[in-house]
This record gives sequence, C-alpha cells and structure tokens, in this order.
Amino acid sequence: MLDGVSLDQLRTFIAAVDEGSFSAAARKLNRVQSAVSAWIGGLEQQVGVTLFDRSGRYPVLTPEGVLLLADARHVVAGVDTLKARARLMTSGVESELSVVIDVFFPTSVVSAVAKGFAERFPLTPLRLFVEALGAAYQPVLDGRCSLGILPPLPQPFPSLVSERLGELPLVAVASACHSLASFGRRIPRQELAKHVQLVLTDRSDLTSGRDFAVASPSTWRLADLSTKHAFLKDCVGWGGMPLHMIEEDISSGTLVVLDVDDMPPSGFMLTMSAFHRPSQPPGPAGKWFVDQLKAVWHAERSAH
Amino acid sequence: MLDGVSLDQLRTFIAAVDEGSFSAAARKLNRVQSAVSAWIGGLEQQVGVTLFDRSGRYPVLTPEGVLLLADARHVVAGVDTLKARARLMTSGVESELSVVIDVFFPTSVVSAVAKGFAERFPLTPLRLFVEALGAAYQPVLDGRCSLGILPPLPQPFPSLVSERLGELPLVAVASACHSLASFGRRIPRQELAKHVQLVLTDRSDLTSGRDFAVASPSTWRLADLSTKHAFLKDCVGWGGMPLHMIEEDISSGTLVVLDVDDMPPSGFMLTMSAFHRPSQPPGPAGKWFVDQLKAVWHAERSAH
DNA sequence: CCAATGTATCTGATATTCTGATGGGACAAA
DNA sequence: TTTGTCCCATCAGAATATCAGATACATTGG
Repeated sequence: MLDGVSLDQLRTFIAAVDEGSFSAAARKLNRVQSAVSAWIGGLEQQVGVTLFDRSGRYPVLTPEGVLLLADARHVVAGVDTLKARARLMTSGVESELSVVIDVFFPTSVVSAVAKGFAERFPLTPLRLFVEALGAAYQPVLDGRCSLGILPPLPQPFPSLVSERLGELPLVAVASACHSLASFGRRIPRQELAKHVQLVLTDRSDLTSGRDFAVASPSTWRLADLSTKHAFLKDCVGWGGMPLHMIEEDISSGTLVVLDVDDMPPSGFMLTMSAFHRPSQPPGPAGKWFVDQLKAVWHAERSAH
Repeated sequence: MLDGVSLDQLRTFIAAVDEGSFSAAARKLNRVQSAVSAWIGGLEQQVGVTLFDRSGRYPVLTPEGVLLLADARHVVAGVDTLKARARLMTSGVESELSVVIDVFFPTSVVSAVAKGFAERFPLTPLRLFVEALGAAYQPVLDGRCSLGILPPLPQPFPSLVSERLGELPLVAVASACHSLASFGRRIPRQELAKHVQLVLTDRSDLTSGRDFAVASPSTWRLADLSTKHAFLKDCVGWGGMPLHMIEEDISSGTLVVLDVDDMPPSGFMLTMSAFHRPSQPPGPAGKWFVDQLKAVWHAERSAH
C-alpha cells in the first residue's frame, strides 16, 4: 500500500465503536470476527496507539481512541460527501451553479432563493455575480455563468435562450430638493434635458455606442447603482431607478417620482428574464433556481 | 473491500494531478505506470465520473475532476491530521489539555497564552474552565483537569503538586459613594463590620465551613466575580477584589481602595500556583502552558 | 517520419485479505 | 463454584487483489 492507514481500517474502527463489539461489527460488515480483529490490530499498530481496552468483556475506547475516533469519522464523512457529489454529477445535477444577476433585480428575492438553495442542494456551490447592463451579459456569453437573470438589451442576442420571469417598474426620480421635483405638472422631455441625468454606465463594451433611456445631453455616468442612488439623494441630478429600491425614499419624501411626459406614471416596465446558452441548458439546480426566483418574486409583489 | 473508494485511489488521484501525468505519479509513488492507470481507472468507475480527459498527451482534469479533487484533498488531509495526532500521542504530548483557572487570575494573560498555544500545539485541543475557590480545585482533584492555576486554599492539599507562578495583589474596595470611601483615615476592623461585605461564595463544598477574609457579620454571597464587581460599583457594599480587575475603576474614581487597618496599602498578596496531580504530570504542552503563563504574566506586570 | 513520452490493457508472480477453527478470558445465571 | 454464553486473539489454508513487466497504440516535437 502507499501509506499505512486505509479507509477500511477507519470504517472498521468506527463500526466497532458504534456496534459495541468486534463481533457485532463483523456481523454488520458481513465479515468474520477475526477479520475485524485484524483490521483494528493493524490500525493500532500503524498509528502506534492502543484504541481499545480489551481487558473486559466488551472492548472500550481508550481516551486516545476517543480523540482518534473523531478524526476517523471526519475522514469517512469526507469520503461520503465525495461520493455524494459524484453521484450528483452523474445524476445530472450541476456540480456548481454560477448565476449573474442584473443590479436592478430585487436583492431580497435573490437572497431568499439562495438561502433555500443551500438547503435543497447542499453539495452544489452557488456562485453569484451582480453586474449591470452588458457586463451582466458577458459572463453568460463566454460561459463563465450558466445562468443570467437579466433585462433585455436593445439588440437581441439570438445566441441565448431566455425565459421571462416578470416585470420590474422603472421610474424617473430626483431628490425632493431638486428643481424638477417641484415642477408641478407633467414634465416635457425638453425640460429634463436641461438637468444633469445620472446614468448607469456599462463596464463591458457590449453596448458601446448605445444608450438606454438617455434624455439629457448632460449626463453623469456611474458604474455602480448604489452610488447612483446616493447621488440622486444628494441632489446631484435626476435619473431612472427600479421602483423597489427607492420605495422607502419615496414614502419618506427623500426622493420624488418625476411625472415625465411620455412615460406611464406607474413607471416603465422592465422585463427580467433568465438567460442561458443553448449549449448549457440548466440542470435540476438551475431550473429550481429560476422557478424559485419567479415564485418568490411574485409572492413578494402580491404581498405588497 | 468494504466500500468502493479507497485512500490509495485518492492519493494516486492527487499525485497524478500534482505531477501532471500518470507516469510521473508512478515514479513518485514508486509504482509502475500501469498501476497508477489501474487505480485511477478504478476510482473513475466507482464514482462514475470521468476525472481526466486523456485525449491529449498529458491527461487534464475534467471540470468534475476539479471539484472531486478538492474533496479528495480534504479527505487525505484528514487522514494526515489523524496520523499526526496519533504521533503526538505516542511522543508524549498531551492529546488534550484541560486547565481550570481561578477567576482572580488575569484573563488577559490567559487569552494571550491560549492564542500562542493554538499555534504551538495545533493538534492539541485546549479546554479552559474558569472557577472560583474550591470549585476550581475540584476538577484537578477528580482528574477532569490535568492542570489548575489556583491560589492556595487555607487547608493544604498534599495530594497535589504545585509550582509557584507569582503574586496577585488583592485590595478591599468600595464604591466612591459608599460611606467607607470617605472614612478619611485607616479603617479599623470594627468599622468594616458595620457594613455589608460582598463575599465570593464557593460553589463546591470543599471549603464549606471556612471563610476567606470575612470581616463583617453581614455578608452577601455572590457566586460570580463579575456580579460582585457590578454590585461593588452599584454601592451595595464593600469587598475584596484582585487589583488588576478594578484598576480602571480606581483611576476613574468609580471605586476607592479602602485603607484597612491590618492590611498593607499595596494590598494583600495572593500567590497563584500551577497545581497538578502527581499521577498526571503535565506533558510538553502543559509545561509549555505553565511556563508561558509565568512569562507573559511577569512581562505584563513589568510593563505596567 | 522518427524518437521520446505517454496511456490502456493483459498476464503471471506475489502479497494481502478472508474464512473458519481453536484457545483463553469475562460475565451472568444456576 | 460451575456452566454456558459471548467475546477477543491467533493461526492455517483458500480466495482475492495488487504488482511488475511486456505489449500495442496515441501524441508531441524535431
């Protein structure tokens, strides 16, 4: 053998402890008592520690045995998870699920689903990325993520398969101290153009040259949505935000929804969909993840 | 064999990955290449997962192989710590060190030493108990702890071996709002007797019938030193405390040291010693622990 | 194309493990 | 105390698995 200790020794050791006697362990393992005796004797010899006190009728663990038993259980448990993971792989469940999620998607839904995921698929590590715009498409396109929870881009990606999850209201807002907030009536587009618009910028070059809902010639571009949020509250300018992220600010009066001319007052609805490459269809874990996102999200919206 | 996967398979798997080829792994393991091939083939068959892509000159791990490799390393590492722990046992190092420490002993010293202990003896779990008076002796006497950091009791225990660590100043204190605090001159014992004394009570019955430094007929007995500390600050009564625990209170003026008649103003010195049973002499870990306690404590006192 | 290096597979030789039998010790009931 | 039962250690031969070496074939680089 390559090395003294073997798994069978450890398994026999554990069985002997659990069953209370070598003979019982032998019955459980479908071996003869002498075999168990030999295994344990070998183990004791290799580690150089007496595991059992055999002076009595039944062997009892020595204090050293108690400690080494914990190690042995740990090792065997490790082998079991290895085998369980392998079985999962052959059964088609993804051995790892990487998902990229657009910043606009409600975080509360994601965290709730992720929590359930850890219980449902304990052996499948979940890798979550949060990105914006084209940078969120990139990982799905190049295969780093097998799943993307994303809004549609202006130019469609026929190379991706998508499944609609639901709609997200997007509204234009400004701080209460902003002059647009007290404009009084429906704001025409020309009026918007007079003020600085805070726009989320794309870290990738997928959407270079294209802009989303940019109405003002003077724009500040921010790479991070929470920074944009803070700038809006600090009255730096106006901009679009997903409604769920600013509901508290609206009810507290910090931010005000702008009643823009060609925009419905309930906000512009942004469709969120689950995207994946045709060559990488989601397995059970991915399907479950998408279904849960849809279910939890709808439950949350109807609870409102 | 008892179960499909064996340690040798995992070790061979790891060696093949680390060395980059089956042949190299075979050289490292002092086996023939065919043996390595057979081991890995067997492992793949048993877990039902293809570990290597053999289409090229050198075998490369499949994505599944990468994940299972992590599990395999985990298992082998577990076996290694088992063996390391066993070697430690045979080399005489305690496989577990349980220490009981008197509440009066400075916690900062203990935590510093414990931190160093975890680095020095990573495989030896440390079990720390904090008790007071007789309750701190009990675990050493009945063998639950192999070491006790304790003050001497009125009646000596010849059944225990001790090694002096150092002295701890004990002072009588009262809250600044207590009438004793403004007594003005040396306080005679009769004066003390007029006020409630807060006394630490013994949770064991080792010292039943005996009292330590009880000067007042009206005593409140508290089982917990931090409660006594709080009661002192709340002006419930006066009592003795180890100086290091109340230095901040004294400098902030919350507590006042009482200048008691037959007590030196620097406080009554309490000798702390390391106790152990002659039948359970401390091994390398225990010796190291005691030496460090002594060193760190003295370093801390001379830093003051 | 050839040499070097690598992997998969096969076979007999070698080691190890398994089984079954035997002997001795601990414990409980008679 | 005696007896029966259950337990463990040890030993032999039988069964099994591993090992080394040889062979065939694929890949890479000159």
